[in-house]
Amino acid sequence: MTGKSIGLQLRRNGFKLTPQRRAIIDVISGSEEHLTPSDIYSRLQHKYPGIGLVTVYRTLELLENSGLLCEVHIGDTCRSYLKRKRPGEHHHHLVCAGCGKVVDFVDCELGDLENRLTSETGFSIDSHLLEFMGRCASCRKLVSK
Amino acid sequence: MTGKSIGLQLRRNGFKLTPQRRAIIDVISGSEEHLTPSDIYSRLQHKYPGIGLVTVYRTLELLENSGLLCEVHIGDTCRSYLKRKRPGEHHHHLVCAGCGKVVDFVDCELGDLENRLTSETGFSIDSHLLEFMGRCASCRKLVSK
DNA sequence: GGCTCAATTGAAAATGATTTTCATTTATAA
DNA sequence: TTATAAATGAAAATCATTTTCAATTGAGCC
Repeated sequence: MTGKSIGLQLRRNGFKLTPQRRAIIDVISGSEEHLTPSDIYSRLQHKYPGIGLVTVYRTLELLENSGLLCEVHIGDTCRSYLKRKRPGEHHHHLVCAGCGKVVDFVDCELGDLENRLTSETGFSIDSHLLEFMGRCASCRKLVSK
Repeated sequence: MTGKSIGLQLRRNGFKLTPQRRAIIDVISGSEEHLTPSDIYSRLQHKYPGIGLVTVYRTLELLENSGLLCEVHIGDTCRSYLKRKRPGEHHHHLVCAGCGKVVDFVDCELGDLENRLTSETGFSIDSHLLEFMGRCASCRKLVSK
């Protein structure tokens, strides 16, 4: 999903497309890494200084509620976001512990397991969270040097 | 893992087994649900008042570092803990969105997927996070009434 | 049982992240 | 261009977590 299409989608949902929101969307969609609110805030300082951290929080909340962002669950923080490459599609992440780069993939092959758990436990299952952690090719090279 | 064995393990690792730690371990191992630091703190108020929230944080850190607790990744918080039923063993959780109850399971059948991702992306994979979310049998009854 | 000492505790203060408030500004539709 | 509701930024408020430090205590030793 490009920055432009995220912006259009926002507007389609009845929200204003302000320069601040454009800037925040630019930062997110220009990065392969997952970013926390303060990551985004500090990247904004270069190109679009003056935007408040509050606005970053508010915009992230808005984008998340509109389903235009993915959360990444890694390490300590529960608040690291990523552009959604596959809007609406069920998918998962493979995250590099070195640089934060995220690759995503679609088929998680968990249907059988889900069925088994349902029948064994009596739970109804609504969703799952699956993320792989590792090191990307370039970070592996760095380590081995 | 019982509360008693958690305590013994702590002592084996050279830490003191104080009444506060006992109380915190009791609360955690007496619960089927995952608990945040303040959940634990408020449950302590009944039976063992006077224990400070700081001590809860410190004890949780200690238990986590000793591998005696599991983290649960659900909803907003990154800080919800659970007794470790299977010490040391690789396992995953099935969490009830209604009551917070957690069931765990061992075989996640992700080996093939992991191999495929490794060869397709050039990443080396170190670990994964897999959790299922749903509703347990009793919470399902509540909803349907 | 008392003694010693490092580990542990609790209260308060410090820090850091996030949210709320509110007066001002601005994107958008008419 | 104008009107208006939505959005912004600064400051304050809130909430979670960590640090500091003086007082207490568990555990090994006599």
